[in-house]
Amino acid sequence: MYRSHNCGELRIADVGSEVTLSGWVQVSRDFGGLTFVDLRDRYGITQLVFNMDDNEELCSKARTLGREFVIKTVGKVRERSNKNPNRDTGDVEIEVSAMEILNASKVPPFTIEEDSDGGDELRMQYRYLDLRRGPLQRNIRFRSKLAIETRKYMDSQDFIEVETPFLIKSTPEGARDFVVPSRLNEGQFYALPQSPQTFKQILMVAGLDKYFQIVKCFRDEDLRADRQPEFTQIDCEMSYVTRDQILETFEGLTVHLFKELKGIDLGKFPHISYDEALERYGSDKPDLRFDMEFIYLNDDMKGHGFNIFDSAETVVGIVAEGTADEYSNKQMKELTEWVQRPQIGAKGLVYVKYQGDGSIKSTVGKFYSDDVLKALGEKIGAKAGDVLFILCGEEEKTRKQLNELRLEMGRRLGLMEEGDFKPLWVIDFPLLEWDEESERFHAMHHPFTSPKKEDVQRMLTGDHATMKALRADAYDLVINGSEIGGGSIRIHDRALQQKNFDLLGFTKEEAQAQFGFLMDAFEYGAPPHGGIAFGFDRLAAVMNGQSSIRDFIAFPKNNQGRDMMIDAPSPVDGEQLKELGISLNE
RNA sequence: GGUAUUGUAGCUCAACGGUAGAGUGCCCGACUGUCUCUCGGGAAGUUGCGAGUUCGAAUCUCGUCAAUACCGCCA
Repeated sequence: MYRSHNCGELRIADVGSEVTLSGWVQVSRDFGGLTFVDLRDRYGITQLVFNMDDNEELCSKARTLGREFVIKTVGKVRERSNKNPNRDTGDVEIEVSAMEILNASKVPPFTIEEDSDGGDELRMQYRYLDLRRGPLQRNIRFRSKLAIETRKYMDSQDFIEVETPFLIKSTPEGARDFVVPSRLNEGQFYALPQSPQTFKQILMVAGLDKYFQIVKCFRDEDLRADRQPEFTQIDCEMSYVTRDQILETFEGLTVHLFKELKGIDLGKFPHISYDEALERYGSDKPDLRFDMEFIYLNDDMKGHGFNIFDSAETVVGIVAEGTADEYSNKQMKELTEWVQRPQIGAKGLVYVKYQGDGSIKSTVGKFYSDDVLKALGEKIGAKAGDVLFILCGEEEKTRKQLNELRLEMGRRLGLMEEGDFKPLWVIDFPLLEWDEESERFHAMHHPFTSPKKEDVQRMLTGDHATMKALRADAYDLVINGSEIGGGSIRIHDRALQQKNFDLLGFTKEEAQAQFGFLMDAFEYGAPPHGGIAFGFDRLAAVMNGQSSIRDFIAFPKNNQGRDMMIDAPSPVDGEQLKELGISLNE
């Protein structure tokens, strides 16, 4: 037997009992005649004591232990004379009577502690050591519980979990596919699914009514802190539902998960239309943890001889509270340079400081009298000590830029509080997006998304401008400015689906070759249906206030899509290529 | 594909164009109540790689490789 107890469970009530513990040596403290060893496993840390007076041979052996040695010990639990209140097991220690070294360890390249001294690259390479650390253990455990609670809830709502295939067909729309050569069908390729989209719709045609799956998806695109080439989704589809029923169901899931895992009651989620989100926050995934809503200033700022504003399509600002006296000219200059970075791309930043002493300082004071600016301040509710930041230019771009500034000010002013969660539904997305470069429409969500009922007729008959204005029954769940999931009511009618493919630039033949099976299925009594998918990794990260999903994935890829531990991808054997009928370009 | 930052001891970092250092870890020794043990000693470096400028380069220039963040991309 390796253990009677784990390293996290012994308490004062266990004093006197004989126990067997196994685990890793976290650290040892050697006093010559007395040696302490902290023994660690997934559950916690328990202190072992070895004493020269009691057992010289054993104590000498304990002094040879190095970090991360795996040992088994037998001993008696006793109360400590000096207790450690920082540790659950801190009231007791083990007076060891026997010890066996199960496996020695090389000195690890970084410390295996709460805050490791290792860099990202090193930690990825030795992922098995990094995963021994408390924070990673807690993240992976959190993820496990998140999956279990998801299944519990979906089961309680009568959903059926169905596995869909990973070896499917490549399609040119959307993200790049990971491609897998077929040996039995030389010259042909499978693709790994970007999502189980078409299969879950087929399951609706098949009458499963409510489907879900916690499933890996694959996209061969560039990575980010919150984007991995393989990631996990909570994927769902329902039949005979309206949009609001879907939102209700998955609001229920989200509320359940936050309650069970965080003990937080999220309350009712607000609904904001896509148009409104862009107008008020300049983003289709606004962070509602703080206000700082956009204030449109065309009427107030134009016509005062300031040409830059006068010639701009949109003049729009935000009020940052309590920054007027705090922000020096130097900081204002720094902030201006920040918005002028190529990633943001604003031409400049205009500010109006409503200073604490009642005076006003502005970069455009030449064009606007203090009275005008004071009246403006009153109108928009700027108090003494606040700063009005203004950007101007073409509306869509300016909104995006101001969104970046709003988020940055939120960060700088500490308005994104840890443990604060602000969910919302963004609804009524456009159906189509015009791509200037390729001069064609793209599906905003995906090509199976249905236009809103009232837009169906216009879609079948309308002109270009009408098409641009079509709304879809598509929706996103956003929490703290992070897109957690999205979905839509789908098309379940062959003709409408065909029309949508037409609009997206598919020829009839292409549409038939790629999605014929789905449209064929629609002709055999496809029920109205819709669904949603949540980014599982991202949800786990956001629920823990983190922006990177990597530490919630046991074995993530680095920026270049490499697994640093197994060193993949890698070349394959020439024989393997030959068998697949593949030759490489030099 | 682009922009930015970074690359120095096992690890985290410092070093004005002029002898490469600190903390921590590691090794040896001392120590009977530590839990960030303490004390003494020691080992440890092709400054990512390659050129160039210079009397002299970790430092400046160019190239290259790698990591990270962001933009493009992600239906």
